[in-house]
Amino acid sequence: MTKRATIKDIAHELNISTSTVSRALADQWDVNPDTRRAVLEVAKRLNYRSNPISLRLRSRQTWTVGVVVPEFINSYFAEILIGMQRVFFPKGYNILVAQSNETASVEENNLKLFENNMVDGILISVAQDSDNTAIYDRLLKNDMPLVFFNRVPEDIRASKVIVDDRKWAFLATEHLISQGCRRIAHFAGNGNLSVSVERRHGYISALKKHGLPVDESLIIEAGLQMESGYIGAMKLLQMDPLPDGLFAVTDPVAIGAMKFLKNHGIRIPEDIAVAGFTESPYATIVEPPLTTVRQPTFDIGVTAATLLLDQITSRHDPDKSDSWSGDNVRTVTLEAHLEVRESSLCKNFRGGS
Amino acid sequence: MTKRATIKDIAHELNISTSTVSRALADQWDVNPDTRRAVLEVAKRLNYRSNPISLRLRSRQTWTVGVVVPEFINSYFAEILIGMQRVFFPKGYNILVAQSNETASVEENNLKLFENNMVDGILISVAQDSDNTAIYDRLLKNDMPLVFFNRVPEDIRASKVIVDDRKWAFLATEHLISQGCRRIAHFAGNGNLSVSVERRHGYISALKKHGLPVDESLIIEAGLQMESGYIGAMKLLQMDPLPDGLFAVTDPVAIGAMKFLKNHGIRIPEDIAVAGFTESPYATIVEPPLTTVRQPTFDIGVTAATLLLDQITSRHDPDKSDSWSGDNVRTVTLEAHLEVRESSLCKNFRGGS
DNA sequence: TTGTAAGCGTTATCAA
DNA sequence: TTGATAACGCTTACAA
Repeated sequence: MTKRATIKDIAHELNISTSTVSRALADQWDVNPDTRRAVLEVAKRLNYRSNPISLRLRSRQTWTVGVVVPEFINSYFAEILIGMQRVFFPKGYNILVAQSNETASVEENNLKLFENNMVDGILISVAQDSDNTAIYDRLLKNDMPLVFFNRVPEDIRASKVIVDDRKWAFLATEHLISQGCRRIAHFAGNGNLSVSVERRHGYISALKKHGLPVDESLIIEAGLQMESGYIGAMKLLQMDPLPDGLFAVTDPVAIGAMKFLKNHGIRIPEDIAVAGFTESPYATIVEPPLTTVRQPTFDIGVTAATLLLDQITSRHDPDKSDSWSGDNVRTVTLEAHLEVRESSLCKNFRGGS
Repeated sequence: MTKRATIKDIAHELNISTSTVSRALADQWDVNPDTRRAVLEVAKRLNYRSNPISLRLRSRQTWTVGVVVPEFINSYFAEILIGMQRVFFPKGYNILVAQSNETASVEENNLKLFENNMVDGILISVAQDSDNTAIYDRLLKNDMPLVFFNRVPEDIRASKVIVDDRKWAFLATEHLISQGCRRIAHFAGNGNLSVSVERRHGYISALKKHGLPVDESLIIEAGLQMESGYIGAMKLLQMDPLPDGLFAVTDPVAIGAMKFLKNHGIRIPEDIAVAGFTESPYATIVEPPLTTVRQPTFDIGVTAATLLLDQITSRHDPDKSDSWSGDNVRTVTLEAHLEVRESSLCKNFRGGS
């Protein structure tokens, strides 16, 4: 067998018209039960499956959504993608994934790629150095269903799925304070990024609440990946006295810092207690295990996908002709969890030892 | 703007036929330069981009390939995927990714999904407990371009991209021997999987070559992930005397074992030297850093993608009508590298300390 | 209940 | 050099 059966083949075999076959297959009301039976039987025998491409051409939908992530090496976004797949696959949607590599121009290209492919909607977590606001605006203006997740732009009126970065950064910092830390450094991410800004805010609020001075020299702005942690830790080491706590914007940054500090004889948590953000599999593997904020990655994916699906379907819904009604614009904030581990447990608070 | 421009719009605006527009856009030989210029100009003004769906319908290609991976949380397959993207995206192909979760039935569903979507080709790394040989056979018989990578079935005549698992397992084991290990345990993966079988062979060959006894009780068959390492390590601990070396089928297994052993006061590498397989970011993060075989993940992706692309294009090539000519069936073996780190360096061989 | 025909956006064939 | 027409596979008015 080389060619896949079409409705024509079925029609031909039964000497009926393709429309009848189509109706029978679609299980419509107005087709003779006998005809339907015959059609179904031939269809089965010929192993007929409808051609998705022709369906898409007709329906003027591609049944494809695009997802832009900064990267997917670090499992965080990979887990989110799995959540998205769980929503889209059963509905017959395909997912196209592109990585921005934290770069605005690549992100822009990805978005263009999706536009050219006529995806039915886009999910995006924005790149670190991105200011593609104008592009997001254009997409929205052109009625492209669009949902941001995790890394969201401040000033765009679109659906977003986030965790309360500020709150959880606050709690993580407060936890360090509760462990006796008084001079807590912060490795902040890139300044423009929502998560960086919010987490920095949370850190500062916690210090203030507990009457600790906010020392700008303790805030080191680097990036989000492990190398940034190394670099930050180098600067940390030169400080005198050494800070007694560190809250890092992400786990990789925290882990990079730990690595460097340990190599230079600094003990964790005895000399400096460390907390990160965003649970990664690494967090339990490093030594000591890393205190961190665990995010519901899978749920983030599911939620973002569901929001997008709502937008896509309501767009084809006759009631919803007014694209600027904006009823679909929602921001969903998901819960997270502070996972306390040894890296932040100061010795006088420790259990057995 | 709500609707995207079509060639009809351009044709209408210029009072010419759609065929002329099509030709002008396709940059064909037989169109008046003036006409072409006019068409191009209007196309630009209208921001015309061809409709990929209609192109696919006509060309009877979906310009989409499917990739089945066991998982993509562990960055190994994520890196391979990036390599594949690098090949396919510039050629205008989209990639659909599905995870089998190491399960044969899920893998089967993924494959069916791809078939129904009429992908132009499939790349697959088979699931741990998979015996979907019959399905692979059917796909091949139906002329579906198909390339296996990393985890390949033994008895299928299809293109494959691998590393020489046996050789590198041999070298890793030999390295442990060179470090003075004499009783080396092996955590083997699942019995059916090519990588497991090959790596076990390599391990055994190394022992034999160096005159060490092959003790079946030292070969513990578990899985490929971290939990398997835990479980294996439990069994290890009960052995008396404790083995002095461990070669694990994958890094996660090695890392799981290290974690357990360290928790139970076993020193690495002093008490037991450890080597893994397949470089993962974890390997440098654990303590001590893990000796492992580094695979060229990106290249695996690129190579597999290129092989598949060859098959796809040669299929549409008139010279190549005979599908069973099999000239396209190739097995590419890529080089790897033994990354020696502290986890396997026995104390008498160590440098500074 | 079924068939005819038009259309989704393109391109290829053939005539003009 | 250009235009009509058919075709890719399917659905859906509309007509019968």
